[in-house]
Amino acid sequence: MTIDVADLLVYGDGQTSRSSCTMRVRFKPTARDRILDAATSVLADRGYQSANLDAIIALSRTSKGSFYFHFPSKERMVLALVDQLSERLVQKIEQSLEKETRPLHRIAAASDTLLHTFSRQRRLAQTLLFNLVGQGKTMDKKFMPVRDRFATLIQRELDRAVAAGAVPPLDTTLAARMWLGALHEVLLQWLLADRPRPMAAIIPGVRSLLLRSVGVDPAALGVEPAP
Amino acid sequence: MTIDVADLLVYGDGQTSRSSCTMRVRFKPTARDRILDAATSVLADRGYQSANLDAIIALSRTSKGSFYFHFPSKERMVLALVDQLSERLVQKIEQSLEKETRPLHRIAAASDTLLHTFSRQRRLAQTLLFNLVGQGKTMDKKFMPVRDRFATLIQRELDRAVAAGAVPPLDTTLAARMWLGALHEVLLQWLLADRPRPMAAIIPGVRSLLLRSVGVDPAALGVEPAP
Amino acid sequence: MTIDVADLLVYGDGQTSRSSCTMRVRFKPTARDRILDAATSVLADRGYQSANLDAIIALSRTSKGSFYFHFPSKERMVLALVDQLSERLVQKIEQSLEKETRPLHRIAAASDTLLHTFSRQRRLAQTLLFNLVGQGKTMDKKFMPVRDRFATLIQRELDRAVAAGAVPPLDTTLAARMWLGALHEVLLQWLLADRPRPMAAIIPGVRSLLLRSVGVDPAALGVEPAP
Amino acid sequence: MTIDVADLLVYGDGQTSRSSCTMRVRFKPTARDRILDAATSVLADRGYQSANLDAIIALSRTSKGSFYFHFPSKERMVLALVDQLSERLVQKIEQSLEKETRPLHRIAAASDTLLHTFSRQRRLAQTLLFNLVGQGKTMDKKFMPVRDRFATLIQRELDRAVAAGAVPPLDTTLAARMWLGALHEVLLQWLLADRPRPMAAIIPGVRSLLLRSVGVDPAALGVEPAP
DNA sequence: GATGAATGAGTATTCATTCAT
DNA sequence: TATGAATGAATACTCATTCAT
Repeated sequence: MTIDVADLLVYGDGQTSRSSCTMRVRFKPTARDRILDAATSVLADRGYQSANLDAIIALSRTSKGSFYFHFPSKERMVLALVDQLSERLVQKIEQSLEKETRPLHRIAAASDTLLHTFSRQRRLAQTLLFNLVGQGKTMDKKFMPVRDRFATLIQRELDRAVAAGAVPPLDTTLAARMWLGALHEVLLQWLLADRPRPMAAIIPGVRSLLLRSVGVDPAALGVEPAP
Repeated sequence: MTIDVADLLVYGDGQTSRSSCTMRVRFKPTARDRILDAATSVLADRGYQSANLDAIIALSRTSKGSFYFHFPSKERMVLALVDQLSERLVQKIEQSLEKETRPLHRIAAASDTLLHTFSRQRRLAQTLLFNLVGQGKTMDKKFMPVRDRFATLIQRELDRAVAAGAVPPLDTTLAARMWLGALHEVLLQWLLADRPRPMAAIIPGVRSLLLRSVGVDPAALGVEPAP
Repeated sequence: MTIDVADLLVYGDGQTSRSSCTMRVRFKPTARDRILDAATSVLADRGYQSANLDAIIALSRTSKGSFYFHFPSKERMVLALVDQLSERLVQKIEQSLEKETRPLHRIAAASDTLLHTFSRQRRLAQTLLFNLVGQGKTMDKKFMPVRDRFATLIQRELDRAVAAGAVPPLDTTLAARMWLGALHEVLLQWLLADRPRPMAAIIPGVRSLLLRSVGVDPAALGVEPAP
Repeated sequence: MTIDVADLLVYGDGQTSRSSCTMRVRFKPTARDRILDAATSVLADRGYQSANLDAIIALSRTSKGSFYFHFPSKERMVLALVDQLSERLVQKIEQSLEKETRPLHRIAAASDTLLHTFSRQRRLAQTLLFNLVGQGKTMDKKFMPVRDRFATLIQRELDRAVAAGAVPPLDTTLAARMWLGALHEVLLQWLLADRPRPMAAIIPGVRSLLLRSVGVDPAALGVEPAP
C-alpha cells in the first residue's frame, strides 16, 4: 500500500502520454498509470492474448471497475499503452539525434539507440516487439501504426543522408522497413536467448551491416558515437 | 475406412491435398491431413490463440475425437504443422539452389525463393510468419526452432560464400538473422497491405540491399537467376 | 446553485422541461427533474433492466453523486418516475372527464383519452407500458399499483354508469381489468408496429368493442366526444 | 442423479418441440430437455433478464459447456423455449376445439381453455406471459411472433363465426388483439394475487364480456361446454 | 479409428452503489 | 449540493480437453 521511491521514479515518467512532457512534481501515481505499468509487465511475459485482465488488475492494485473507468476495453488499453511506450522510445531516439548533425552518424545513432534502449528495458522491448504481430490479421493491422513510427523515423534519416549525398540514391521506404525488420530480429534473438551476449558487443556488427546495405562504408564514420 | 498403402506413402509425411502442386496420384486425404490443412487456413486467418479447435474441426470435416486421436493437444498439432510447412519451404529453397553452384547466386536465390514462395502461398506465409512470435515467452521459445531453420539455411550459404572468397569475412550468424528479419518485415508489409505491389517488383530491391549488406556489389551477379 | 421558489412550484412536482407542452414560465429545471426526464427517455428505449444509470446520468448532465443525493436507489427512482408519469396521465384523463356528465360518454372518453395521450407521447407510453411487467415477480408486484390506478379509474366510471342505469349490472372490477388489458395490447401493437395506422382511426373500433362488452350499444353515444 | 417417475412424466412431454408429437417410450430426458425445463422455472419467477445462466444450469444439472453446446446463446434458448411452450399451449387449445363445431362455442372454448390451462400450469403461464414484453424494444419485437400465434388463433375463430353469421361483421384483427390483451391482464392479476379466486369462478364472467364485446349474447351458448 | 455430448475453469465486460473531496 | 474515481459481485460466453459409445 505504501509507495517506495523507486516506484515514484518509474511512475513519474509513466504519466499518461499526453501530459508526459511537462515538468512536474512527483505525486502518487494515478490508477491509470498503475494499470499501464502493470500491463507492461504482464504483456511482456504473457503476450497480448494471455495477458488477462485479472493479472493486470491485481498487479496494479486497482479493481475491475477502475480499469473500465479508465479504458473502454482491453484492446484500447493495450493500444494506448503501446502508443505511450513507442512515443517514449521515439523521443529517446530523437534526443540522441539532436546533438548529431552529420547524416551518416545520425542513421547510425538511430539504430544504436534503438538497440541500446530496448536492451536496457527488457519489459518495454518485449511488450513493444512481441505484441505487434501474431494476434490475427485484425489486431495486427491495428498495431501497424506503431511499427510505422519507427520505420518512418529511420526513413527520414535515410532520406536526409541521401539528400546530403552521404548515401547513394535508393528506395528508402524499403530500406527503412528492412532495417526495422533486421533490428527487430536481432532484439528478438537477444531477448529470447538464455544467456545473451552484452548488447554493446552486438551493436557494432549490426551497424556495419545496416550501413553497408545502403552503400556506406562503415569505416567512413570514424570514431564510435556514444549511444 | 480401410487404409490404402499408397495413402501412407503419399500423405504419411503430412502433405496436404490442396497445397500439393507436384504431380502425384490423388488419393483421399486422411483425417490427419485434412486437419493440418484446415489448421493452416484457420491459423492464417486468426492467429494462434484465436484459432479454435471447433473451427479447424468443422473445416476439416472430422470430429473432436478424431482430432485427439491424431494429436495429443492443440499446441502439439500446431508445432507439427509449422514444422511440416517450414520443412516444405526449406525443401523448395534447397531445390532452387541445387542447380546453382556460384556462391553469390546461391545466397541471392535463397532470398528470392523465400519471398517468391511466400507471396504465392499467402496462407502458408501468414501461418508461418504471423504466428511465431507474440504468443508469450513460453510459446515464442517453442516456435524458435522454426525460425532457426531458415536462419541456418541462410547462414550456411553465407558461410560458403565467405569460404569461397565471394564475400568478405563477417559474422554470418548475425548476418543471417538480420537477413531473416528483413525478409520477414518485407513480407509482413506485403501481406498486410490492402493493395500490395507485385512481389516481383520488390524482389530486386531487397536482393540488392541484402547483398550490399554483406559487402557484395549486386551488379556482380550479372543476369537475373530465375526464382 | 441557489434555488428559486418558482422552480420548486413549477418543477417541484417533478414535471419535465421537455415534455411539458402547457404554457408556463420556463425556469431552469433542477437536477432531479433532469434525471427523471432523462430516465423517461432511456427507459423508453431500453426497458427497465437495460436502462443503466450511466446513460441516464450522461443524458441528464448530472453526476453519480447527484443521482444518489436525489434518489436512494435506481429502483426507487423508477418507482417515483412511473408514479409521476401515471399521475400526470390520470390527471389528463380526469380533465377530459370533467366537462362530461353523461356516464356513457365518460367511460368512452376515459378510454379515448388514454389511447390518445399515449399515442402522442410515445416515450411516456413505452416507459409506462413496457416496463410494468416482465421484470420478475418481485418487481412486477411493485409496479402493480401503477396499473391499479388506471383500473380503478375505469372501474369508478363503470360503477357510476351502472348506478345510473346506463350499463347493466356486472362485475366492474373484472371489466375494468379487461378493458385495461385490451387497451394495453392495442397500444403495444401500435407502438411496436413499423408503420402504425393513425390512432384516430383505431379509437372508434376500440370504443365500440369496449362498450359492447359491457352491454352498451355504441350507437347510443351519438356524436363523437372530442378527446 | 437418479430420476424419479414424476420427472419422467414431465420430461416425456418436454422433448424438443420438433419431435414432440411422435409417440415415444419415456427415456431419460436429454440435457437439452433438462435445460429447457429448468429455464421455464427460473424464467417464471425471475423474468428474462434476471434469469441467469448459472441458475438454469445448476437446476438442470448440466454445465456451461453443455448449455452452449445445445444453444448458441441465452436469447436463442429463451426464444426456443417460448416457442416450444406456446406450441404446446396452442395444441391444447386446438384439441379442445376439435370436438366442437358450433362457431360460438368454439370462440368461447378457446378463451376458456387458455385461461384454464394457464391457471393449471402457473410456471408455464408466468414464463409465457411475463417475458414477452418489457425487455426493451429489440427483445420485445423478437417475442412478438409468440403473441401473434395466440392472436391469430383467436382471430381465425372469430372469422369463422362471422362467416357463419353467428357474429356480426367486425374488425376481427382488432377484436382478437383486444381479447388477447384482456385475457393476458386477467391472468396477470390472477397470477400476482396473493390469494387468487379459483379460475373456474372467473371464467364465466370473462367469457360473457368477451362474447358481448363482439355482439353476442352470452346466453345464446346455452349450457357450459366443459373446458 | 471415429463420434459428439459433456465438462468447467477461464475471460472480458457491466453496473448499481459508495465515499472522499 | 455536487463530483467522479473506485469497488467488486455478477454475467454471458469460450474453448481445450475428456470419455462413453
